[in-house]
Formats: sequence, C-alpha cells, structure tokens
Amino acid sequence: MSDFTPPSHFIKNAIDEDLASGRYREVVTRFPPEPNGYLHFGHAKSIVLNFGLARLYGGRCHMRFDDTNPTTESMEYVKAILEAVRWLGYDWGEHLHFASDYFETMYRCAEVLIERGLAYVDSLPPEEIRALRGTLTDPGRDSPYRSRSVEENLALFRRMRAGEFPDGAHVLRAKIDMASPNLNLRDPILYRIRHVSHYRTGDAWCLYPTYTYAHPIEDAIEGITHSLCTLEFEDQRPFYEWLLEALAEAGVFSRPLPRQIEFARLNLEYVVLSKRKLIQLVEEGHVTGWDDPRLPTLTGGRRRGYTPEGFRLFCERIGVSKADGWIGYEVLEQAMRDHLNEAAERRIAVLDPLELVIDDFPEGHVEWCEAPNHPLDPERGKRRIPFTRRLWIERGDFMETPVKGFHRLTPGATVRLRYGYVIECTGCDQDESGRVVRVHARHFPDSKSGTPGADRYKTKGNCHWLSCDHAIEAEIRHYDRLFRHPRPGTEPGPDGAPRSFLEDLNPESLRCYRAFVEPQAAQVPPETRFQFERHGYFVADRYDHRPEAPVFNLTVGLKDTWGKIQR
RNA sequence: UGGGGAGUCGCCAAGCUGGUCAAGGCACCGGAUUUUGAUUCCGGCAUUCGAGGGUUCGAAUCCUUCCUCCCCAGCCA
Repeated sequence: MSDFTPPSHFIKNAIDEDLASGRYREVVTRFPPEPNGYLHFGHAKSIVLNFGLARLYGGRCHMRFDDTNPTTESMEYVKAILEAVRWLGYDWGEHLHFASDYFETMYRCAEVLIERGLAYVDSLPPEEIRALRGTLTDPGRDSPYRSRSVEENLALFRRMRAGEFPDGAHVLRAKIDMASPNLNLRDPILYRIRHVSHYRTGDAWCLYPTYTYAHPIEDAIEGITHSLCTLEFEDQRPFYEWLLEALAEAGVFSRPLPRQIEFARLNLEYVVLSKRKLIQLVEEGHVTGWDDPRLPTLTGGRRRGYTPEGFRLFCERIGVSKADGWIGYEVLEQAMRDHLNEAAERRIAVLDPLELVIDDFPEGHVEWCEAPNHPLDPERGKRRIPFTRRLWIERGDFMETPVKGFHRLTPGATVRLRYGYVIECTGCDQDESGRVVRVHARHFPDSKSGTPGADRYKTKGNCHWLSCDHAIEAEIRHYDRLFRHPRPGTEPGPDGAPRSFLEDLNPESLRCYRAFVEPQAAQVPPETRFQFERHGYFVADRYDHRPEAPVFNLTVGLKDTWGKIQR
C-alpha cells in the first residue's frame, strides 16, 4: 500500500487551536446514531472521523444512541450498529451511552428553562404552529400561549409528563424569537407528547424530547468537546449554543461547553445513501436484505468483502471539508484493492471454464506444482497444485482468431501456464454450432516453473488453470454496481421532473457463475478473503459458504487495462 | 426576494495571519520491471485558484460587485 499521510483538515485545525488556546484540555467526541436503521458508508466517514480524531489526540470517543423518538427505534438496530462500529475497528470502552438514560436530566433542564422564562407550553394544534412560524421571507408570529405565566407553564408541563393529555395536545417550546431570520430560532419545539412505549424506557414516559433539544444536553452531560455533525445542522448551531449557555447560566452545566462543528456528508457515486431509499430497496425486494453485498450498508460492504482497513484508507483519502461534492466509486474500490493487495492470499479460480487438453501429457499422471501464497510476502509460504492432462482454463484466454494485441492462447501461440509448464496451442475442437468446446496443446517438459532453466522460456502470455480431476465446483457471485447512473434519480423523466432512482437500478448488478476453484480455496471459513489471480478479490460468503459447497463474492476486480483497451 | 454554508486540475483536497503557493490522493497518459495485460517503479498532468473590479512592489490568500450550487418553513434526526 502506498504511503499516505492524512492531510490536515479544518476540524483538526480547529482542535489544534482549541487546545493551544486552552479552551479545552482534551478531545472528547462522539458517534451518535439513532437506532432506527442500519449504518451505511456515510456513517463510516463519521465513525472514522470521530473515533479517529479521539485516537489521534489521545482523547476518547463515546458511542451514543440518540434514541429520542420511540416510534422508529429498536434494540435490533442497536445491536447491528454496535457490531458495525466494532467491525470497523473502534472501541468505545466504558462509554456506551443512550440519550434515553438522560431523560430525567433533560426533563429537569426543561423545568429550569420554564422557571427562567425561557420555555413555555404551547397548546396550539400542529397546523396552527406551522402557520404562525412564518416562511423563509416572512417573520413568524407569537402564539397566544407564549405569554403564559411560569406557574401555569410548570403546572401544565408536569401534567404533560403525568400523562394527562393526549398526543399532540401540547408541546414545550423554547421562547426565543418568532421573528428570527433563522427559522430554527422561532421558538423550536423541545418536547412532544407521545403515548408510545420506548424500547428501553418502556412506558416510563409519554413525553419525549426532540433531537434539537436533546442533542446539546447529551453532549454537555458527557463532556463532549467537539460535537461533529453534518452541514444540514449548521443552522441549528445558534440554538445549540443558546440552550447550553442558558443551562450553564443556570448552573446546570459547567464550562467549557461543547462546540458543534459541521462537515460535508459523504456523497458516493453509483449508490444511494439516504435511509429512506435504502429502506425502500430492502422492503421492495430490489436487494436481498440489509446485508446484500450490493448495498452500501456497512453490513453489506462487509459481506461484499470490503475491509475495515479499506474503509479507513478511503476516509483518509477523501478528506473532510465543508464543500459538498460527489466521490467517485473508484476511490472506494481503489482503497479496497490497496488493502487487499497486501492482505489477501492468492488462489486460482476459473470462472468461465473451457477444457484444455495437453495431448502429449500422460493420462493419469499428476505433476505437482508450487505456487506462492503471496508474491509480495514469501513468508506466507507456498502451496502445491496438481497439473494433469486435462485442465480448465478461462474461456476468455483462448481466441481462435486473435485480435491484434492479444497474447494468450491461439493456435500456434506459446504461453506459460502459471506455476506450471509452457505450452504451445495446437488447435481446438468445436461443436456443430461452431462453439469452441476444447483446446489442444503440447507442453515443453523442461519448462516447469521453478526448475533449472525453466525461465529460458519467455512468453508474453500467462494463463491460470486448474486440473479437471481436482478442481472444486464453486458458486461465484459476481457483483457490479447497484445503479447504472452515477447519481441515481437525477435524470429527468418523461414529464421533465427527475425520475425515480429505481429507474437507474442496474439489472446486471448480480451474475452468478458455476466456476471452479482449487481445493485450497474451498477449505476455508466464511469471510476468508482471496485474490483469485488475474480476476480480482473475493470473499467466502459470510452466510452461505461451506467447504463442501463454496460460495465466493466478488469484492472488487483487479484493474484491467487490457479489458479497457478492448472496450 | 430572509438566514446559513460552499465554489482551487475530470473527481476529492491542502494552502487562505499576502512573497518557490499552486501540496497530496483518485482518474488519466507515457515508459521500465513483472510467471497476475495485477502490483511496483519512474515521468507527465492547473502561468492558474467561480467571474469582474480594486488595494499592493507582489493576492488563491485582503477589499468590492456579481454568478452558481447546497441547506432551513417535521410535534424526524
């Protein structure tokens, strides 16, 4: 893997300044997903950023579930998220937190705000609240309930908690400024009534805080120094600071208060990274599940064979900034190749088998050949592979009438059978339809790889092969990108409006092959990663692979300059 | 037309307290090595920093006008 020094970025600069100025003495970050879905590649950027920064500065990163909306959250998601973060290589130590553990504190904070005249109970119906909020250009107007007394607000709020009102009857709002040009400051809603049980707190509450209100408090409680989030929360920052200042003023929290910094979320070409679209793909059956290898979920990427190291490398390469852009999918793929190139052992697989008969090789004879497990690392040893008269070769490695530049098997041509003998192609057999069913060749007995003088033979062509008598049948799942358009759903449809992203689904995102692999590739546990030489990187399927019935998924193909020239 | 952000090579992205400052990565194009048309290795790849104007001996970096894109009107996060 090429050396790569992570560049400085604006968040590191901000932290350096904060440390230098004495604003903070340590770095405490947090990764705060809501447990209502599976983590995707975009989350990987946030995870690597937050945990990476904590590691870099010798601080810590908290794992925190922002579970303030009981209607969509569940323990199933909590478990899946924890597994994904752990898989990526991060450890939160003692710091596994849940917003729901802070409900009581949050409630008390709300009473403090009410007592200080900074929050009030609004009894307007949702439509009315929306109507009074104003628009982008028109200021909002005060709710008639905005002037309720502290006593009345407190009494009402307590009754809200006690469950005396139905959903939607009242909300608690911050009292800031209904005319603010920043819509988020027009008395944002802090609490809503929801008679729903929470997956962790059960029926203890019928009052739940909104993200807007809860998040700053969660950060303050945990002593977070740098609260990193995506750009769409930028307008929220003034409220974040307003709330914490108010609470610090009231003596609830001590300084220094956490600081929110926003960065651009990840946009990756050829995939979709919105929770809504991901759910749709799964629920409508366009993929096999959350862990479908074509899905940009962390569990899907894992099943695809992507590696934690690859993700980290990818995140370092794309950097962090406030400019929203689109990252080419090849950046992710190249990061995976770079890691896999050094991590994965090599094996042989023939994906599209064609029989090759070495006519001058004795029937029944087995000649053992040695192949290195990893060309870059001799320490990983060698393995023996059997060479016999009948072999499987790749159909694409033979052309009866070659195109210019082709230097593999074609009548009269000489090629090296990798780790075996140099052979000369003597012809081929065809069926009635003209399809090639068998290739014939003769071999040079003194050309066996590794034997003295074998390297006298110089061939431009180099093919892989498998003994027909020893090869193991395997299922190879060849994955391609899920969408055929770099930005799914942006192309105009017949009516001129952008068409559905589903229109851009790639119908050939999965092709299965009945292929052959060498015995040493089959006898491995699930999730073992290999480079099948001259093809790409593959992983034994996490769920379906068995040594008796091997299943390999294509992680990413090798770079293919010849194929590119052909196209 | 309100507010908040962003515009540096095809895609990311450093640099933005003014003076080898136009890093680096991906992609791409050459060439060398190579029993993976892979890897590795060398070399190439922005007289220019959204556009115009200004300040200055000197600006991507300061001022100014303009243009383009993104986000905000959930009791979602």
